[in-house]
Order: sequence, then structure tokens, then C-alpha cells
Amino acid sequence: MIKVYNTQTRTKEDFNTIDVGKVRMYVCGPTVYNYIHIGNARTFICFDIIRRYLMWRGFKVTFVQNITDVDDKIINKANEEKRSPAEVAAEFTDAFIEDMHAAGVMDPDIRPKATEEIPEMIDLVEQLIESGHAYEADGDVYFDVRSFPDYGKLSHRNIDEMESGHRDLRASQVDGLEDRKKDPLDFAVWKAAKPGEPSWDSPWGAGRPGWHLECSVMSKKYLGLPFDIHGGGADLVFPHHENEIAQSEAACGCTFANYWIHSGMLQINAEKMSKSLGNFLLLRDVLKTTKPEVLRMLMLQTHYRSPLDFSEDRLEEASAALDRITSVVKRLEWAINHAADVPSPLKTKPIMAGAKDTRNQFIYAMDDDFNTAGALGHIFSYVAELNAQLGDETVSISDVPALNQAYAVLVELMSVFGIMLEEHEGESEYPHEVVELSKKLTGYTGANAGQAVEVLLACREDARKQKNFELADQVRDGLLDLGFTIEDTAQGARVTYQA
RNA sequence: GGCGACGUGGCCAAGUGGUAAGGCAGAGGCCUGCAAAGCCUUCACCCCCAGUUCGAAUCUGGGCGUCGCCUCCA
Repeated sequence: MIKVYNTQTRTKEDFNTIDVGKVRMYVCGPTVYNYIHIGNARTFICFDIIRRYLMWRGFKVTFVQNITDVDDKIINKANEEKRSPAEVAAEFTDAFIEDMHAAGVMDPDIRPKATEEIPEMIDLVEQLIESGHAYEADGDVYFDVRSFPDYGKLSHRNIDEMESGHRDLRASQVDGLEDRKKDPLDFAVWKAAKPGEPSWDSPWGAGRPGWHLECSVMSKKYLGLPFDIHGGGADLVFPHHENEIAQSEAACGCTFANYWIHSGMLQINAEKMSKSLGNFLLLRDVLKTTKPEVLRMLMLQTHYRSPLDFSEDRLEEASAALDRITSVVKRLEWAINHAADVPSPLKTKPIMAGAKDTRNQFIYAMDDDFNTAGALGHIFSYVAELNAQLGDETVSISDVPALNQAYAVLVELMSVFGIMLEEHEGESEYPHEVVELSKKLTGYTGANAGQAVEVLLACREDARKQKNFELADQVRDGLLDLGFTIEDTAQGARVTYQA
């Protein structure tokens, strides 16, 4: 049984879906006014992993993620740059999708845009007004917080206590709207347009939807109410998600979402990421120097609800950790491909049992509120076991099934995390420089890069046999510069290439 | 002022009643022409105090510390 921590109940609950075998989930997407930062990326990667895991566990998952493409921040950005808001939104929507692909995040099944759902939004506003949960004021429409007794149930806040807090008082003054709002906590579901702003006609005049309303409408339209999982970053709990609940439940009289999952915040060098601190990192900048698998590895090492400290050092650690897994997979591959008709040097029983155990332990950990760090621990334990078994000796053909099983389970489990270990083709695309190197060191006369590598390796083997280590090292170093790693084993040189 | 989370070896981190997974880094050794990878060994009085219990990192109370949210924020 899968257990999920539900923000609303503050407990881990058994995960029961509304429809057997199906999961409907909604994760708040970005407001497209800039490139997304590494903190956004954490949230999206976390939910990508949750989604992949649920799929792997056999659920048919419908995953909806919105694009907020009309909002104050977009309008501000457009004004600053003297462009239209639509242009800004389009640019950063494309950039967002690009970034998600670069990070290996699966596309949602449905990716609605707020601007394309305006009629439904107006419907919901009307519904709220008719049912007495919202009221108009000078072209704005506000949700009447006092009309919804459950207000605060997600974030565990009490309206009266909130109003006595200093911050809310200040916010309301800054807002300058206290006279229009019945209650300082009332929030806009529809905003009157100022001149030049993007707007749509409505019964209350030209305007645009409030941010919270957008998500209420899009989730309902594409998933129906109630749905199973609503996710987002922990900072959205209040007010965004609280307000979504208020609007949705006030209108439909039913539960909005059953499980509220929130991912922890990402910090940089133990500080909150913010523009003023100057530690604002864009995902696309990080991915310039870091492979997406490494970034994922870093995220996997911490539970999704815990704060995660991001730093160069942690990235390097994650990279080293990932290498440990990829290198055993390569080792297995090598052993399988070089198996011969010899007596078996290994104990295949523990290898097979280990594959099965590891898979079970992985499930056990992940079922417990997606404990990726625990699951990884089990994978690493198996890696150690495999490395201990795999000596330098040639393995027997009879060992191959067990090794295949080990290989398969590692590839499978890591793929659930969105980390693909299997070699992609690309071996044919050796850099042309190897030809030059081969000409220089071996007198090679051809133009085929693959062949040049073979010639170089053969040359190195000869050189080593003749104890001409200088030449041998020249070959190794030369190839290393071109992206080839050479490791000597009892069965000869093991070569891996990475562009 | 309100709400909440967290404090486990040098760093990161799982573990929520039965005596401390795992990763990174370090030390020693093995293997190796060298290297790489790997293996073996080694490295924790679980923030402090009190309590509950046969037994607590794990539960309770108190303290100290760090952080987040309460305003747009993933």
C-alpha cells in the first residue's frame, strides 16, 4: 500500500484513488514571465518522479499542469521591455517547455493555458457570485472568505488569528484595497483591467482572472472534481492552494482534491534563493554545466518534503554517486559481452536474489511517501554486492542470465527516477580527431574514426606487451582528451566513450 | 505575533521503540607497469536536560539552535 503525506491532514495516509487503478493529478505550473529557476525545477522534478513511480506501479496517471500566461508579473515584464504581454508569455512558455525537456521531465498529458480557458473562468466567477461567495467591487470581484467556513483548513490557519498578525495588517495597508474588500483576507477572483492591459469582456467589465481562480478552473475542467492529487511547492500552500480550495469547494459543494502534496523548498548555500541575495540560479544555466541526471541524483538524495540545499559541492557529490551506479552497469555489460565457456567464477544465486530483493526494497521505500533517498540506499547496497562479486575473471556463459537480471533491475529502477542508464547510440559518432591521433601515433592511413580507435587500442596493447609504457600512455591520454576512458581489465582494455 | 519543519559521523542523508542504511570525502591495505574502476579494513556516545519504558536517535515535557511560510513566489 502506498502511503502519501497529505498536507491537509498532516499525516501519511493510505493512498486510495477515486477510480481503481487511475490517478488524476494536477501540479501548478509556472507563471511565464522569466526562465524558470532551479527551485522551480526541484518541484517539477519531484512530481515527475512521483508521476513516474505511480505509472511504474501500474496506475494510469492523468497529469495536468497549467501555464499561467496572464498575470501581473507578465504585464510588468512586458512594460519594462516595451513588448506585449502575449509576446512575453509566448517566449517563456516555449522556454519553459524547452527547459523541462532538457531536465528530462515528462510532458504533462494536458497543459492548458489560462488565456485559453477564460469563458470557464467567467462561469466560475458568476457561480461564486450567485451562491454568495463572491462580490463585485468597481469591476473587481473578490472571494468572500467569511462565506466559506472551511477557509484555512489546508494551511491550518484561523482567519481571526491571521487578521491580528502584524504582517497581514501591513499587507492590507500596502494593498490599499481595504475599503473595497469586505475583509482584508478576501482575494481577487477577477481583476478589472487597467488601460493597456490584456483583458476579456465580462459581466463586470473588461478584466482578467485572478491567479488562484485559473488553477481551480483548469484542474476541474481537465480532471473533474474531486481528483486524486494536487501538488506544488510548499510555498503555494498559502494562499494559493487555500484559495483554490475555497473557490472550488464553495462552487461545487464537493471535495476539491483528496491528497495535497507539497515539495520542500530549495535553498542555495543554505540561503533562500532570491534576487536580492543575488543567488538566483536559472535551470538552464545549471544545465549548461551539469547533466540532467546529476541534477536529478542530487534531488533524489533528499526526501522531497525536506528543504534541499543546492551547491556546487553537492552537485559534485551527486555526480560521483551517479558514476558509481553507471560504472557497475558498464561493468556488467562488459562482463556479459565477454562471457566465455569457462567454469563460473561467481555466485549467481545471491546476484539473482539480490536483484529481486533490491526491487522489493525499492518498492517498500518508495511506497512510503516516495522515500527516494531510502530507495537509492538499497540500490547502492546492491551495487556494492555486485562489485564484490564481479572480479576481473572472465565470467561463464552460464552466469549471463543472472548478470542480465542484475543489469535489468538497475536500469529499470533508475528509469523510474527518470535516469536512463542504457547507452544511447552515438558510438558511430566518434570525433574525427581520433583519426588525426591515430595517424600521428600509429601511422594509420584510413579516415574511419571507429577504425582509428581500434587501431589505437591495438597499438596500445602491443606497446604494453613490449613494456613501451610511454607510447601506451600517450595513446591513453590522447584518447582521454577526446572523451574515451580506458580501463585495463583481465580481459583487455574496457573503453567507454562520452562526447 | 501566528503556523510549521528540522537538528543523525568531516559533508550529505535514510531510519520513528530493540540497539545506527547508503553516498561523498579521509586514512591504511589489496589489485595494477602506471592509472582508472573495484575490493577489504577503518571512521557516530543520533543538539542538551528531564521523564515514560525491560529497552529511545525513535515517545512525552522543557531548553538551545537552524530554517521555512504567514506578501508575488515552486
